[in-house]
Amino acid sequence: MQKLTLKKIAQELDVSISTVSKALRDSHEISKDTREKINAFAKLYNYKPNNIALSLKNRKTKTLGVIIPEIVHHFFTTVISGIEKVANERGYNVIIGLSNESFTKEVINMEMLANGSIDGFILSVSRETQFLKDYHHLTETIYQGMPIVMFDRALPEVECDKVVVDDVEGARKAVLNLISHGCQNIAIITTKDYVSVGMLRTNGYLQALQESNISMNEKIILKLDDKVNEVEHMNLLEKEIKNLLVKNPEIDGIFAVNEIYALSAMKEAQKLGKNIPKDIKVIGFTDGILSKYASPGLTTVSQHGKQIGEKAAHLLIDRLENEHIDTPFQTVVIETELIERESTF
Amino acid sequence: MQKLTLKKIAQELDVSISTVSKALRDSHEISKDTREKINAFAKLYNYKPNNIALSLKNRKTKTLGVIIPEIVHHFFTTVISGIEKVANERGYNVIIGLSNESFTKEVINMEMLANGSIDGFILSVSRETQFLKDYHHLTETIYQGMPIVMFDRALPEVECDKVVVDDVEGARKAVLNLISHGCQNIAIITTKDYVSVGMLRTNGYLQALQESNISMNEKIILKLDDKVNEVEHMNLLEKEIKNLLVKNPEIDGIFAVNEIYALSAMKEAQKLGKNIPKDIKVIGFTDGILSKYASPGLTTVSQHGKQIGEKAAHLLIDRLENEHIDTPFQTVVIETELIERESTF
DNA sequence: AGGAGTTACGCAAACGTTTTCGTGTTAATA
DNA sequence: TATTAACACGAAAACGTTTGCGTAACTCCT
Repeated sequence: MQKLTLKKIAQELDVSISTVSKALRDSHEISKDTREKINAFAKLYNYKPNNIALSLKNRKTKTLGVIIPEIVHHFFTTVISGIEKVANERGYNVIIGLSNESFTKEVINMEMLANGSIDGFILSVSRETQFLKDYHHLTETIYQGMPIVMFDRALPEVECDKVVVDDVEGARKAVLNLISHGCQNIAIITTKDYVSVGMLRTNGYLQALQESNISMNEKIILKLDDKVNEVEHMNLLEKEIKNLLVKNPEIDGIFAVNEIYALSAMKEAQKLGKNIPKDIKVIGFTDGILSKYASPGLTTVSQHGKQIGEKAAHLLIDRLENEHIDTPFQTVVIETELIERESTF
Repeated sequence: MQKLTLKKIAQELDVSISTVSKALRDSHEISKDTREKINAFAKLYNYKPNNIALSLKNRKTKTLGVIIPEIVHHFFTTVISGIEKVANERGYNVIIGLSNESFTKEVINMEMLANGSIDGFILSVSRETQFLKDYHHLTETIYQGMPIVMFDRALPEVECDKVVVDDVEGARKAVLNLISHGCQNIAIITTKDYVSVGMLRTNGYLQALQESNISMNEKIILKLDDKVNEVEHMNLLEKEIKNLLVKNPEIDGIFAVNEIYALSAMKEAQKLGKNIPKDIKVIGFTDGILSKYASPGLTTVSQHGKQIGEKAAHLLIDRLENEHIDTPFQTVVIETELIERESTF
């Protein structure tokens, strides 16, 4: 019934705890007889060493802490599946904390985990953290010797390993694609600039326009506030987009920095009687489920979330297992890929 | 730099470890002077007790293990967000293991966690486990004194707390809704019967037909094999559905047991020139993101995943924190809700 | 037979806590 | 002044491991 321990085995077999431990680790210090007896007993009653005790002894938990802003989000979910895959392959567990885009929750979550529960962090900072620009919890964690790998929303101010996508380039390629399909009045639906990836993608958009000699038109650049993402303001998003489309009927292409924006744009455009892709072509960012099952299927810039997670986990575990060597911090860029579906041709 | 421990504080302040421990817990055994001195020092250098040591001492980790078949799945993701919410509120962490619908991975994952890493499990069994009907890993875990709460895919054979939705009733309501909208030839797209929730939903479908005096038509009952869910067989799903629709042009309503099936059905129907909802009305199961953003919006049976997660976490923690009392096992049924969108009217 | 070497095991410390109990010092009481 | 009570603190055990070291009992050699 109760979990078997070395002590209980020792009592049962009338030997010392150390003998049991050594026997189970097949030490030559122990006679073949005793070794076999102990091993048989342990196997019979399915002895498994206690992880907590091992963690305490080794000062390693073999557990990675993952902090993400939201789990109900396909991108983060694919990243986690990548992390979990390599973590498992390399003998680690994954413990997950959600910040819900809140700075305070991010800090609390990290503090809960940093006191021995995990060996290192993989994280994507919350929107609020980016907004407040308060990174002391990150720098302090690193200072205390706990490695961090940041992904997606990486902060240049924090020195650590990072795995990012080339947001600028991904956006640029997307917009160039729209242009190559003949779009001349390409709107962008993006976030306010303090969201790092939003800004980067906006930059890519601007770059593409510039190198194609299309002058930018401020009226068709829609920078949305955070609150449109909250459930209570669901239709705010739709209103803003509708407004954009109605006031600027010349729009023939839309680049949206995420799936939701892109889908909403398609839906609003369709409501206004526009045909996609004939009248308006749309490209989104993040190859989630939504894009695949939208009608028409949405052309998107895939970020390869699973790859990001895998790489992040490898970076972290590599660093954990080579603590003596101090490798310089790396920033790995995962290539984006344009996945073309019916929304553009 | 290195983490502060009681021992280091003790050395620094020239008192014993026990004194430090007691002072930090504001024991009256320690003089006010010493207490204040120690507390000030601890605060200054931001002392936090080591979780692992506490876990070992208390034989409690304050961590819940969650095992799910897939994380890239909106339903499970909402459940996790519910679990995480109440876990955090009640001072617990959440460690996640993915079975990828594999029996072996489920077993390995549970074994990794069961040896001290967590206090209890919340899990939804893998498809393969249901198929093999091998539950020894579950019963053994329970036998060893570690509580389990099963959700969604619950097994009658295993005695533990459960949180489920009333799949039969949810499906029945959905199909009745179709009928009330005038559908007479309602197809169902479901899974093979060994998937428990698939079968239950199929039963609900049959019930609704029967009580409406509509005779069932085997030709429009499509039971899909697992492999259609795998990426390699992506278009297999579509082919099967197309086949169904072409061979049975009288179909005027479709009930699908999950979002993907429903979306694919809509897409195929549309390709065949059918208008949704005019020619064919569609209802899915699981209120995920897909349903909301589909065009037309998909009417679905919402399972309230977040509530499921919250309830499961409460059940588990309640049991953990009342170990002396032995409460009988409960099966909590979360009500489903029909969310009507454009695919039905 | 006496010394050296081998074999097979146990003791104890360590990881970082909490907590019970023991004890030396001081203050209060008879 | 001698006894007791209160106070303030430390020693040690416990949670379950691993591991360096000590040592009793043999075996072997000369």
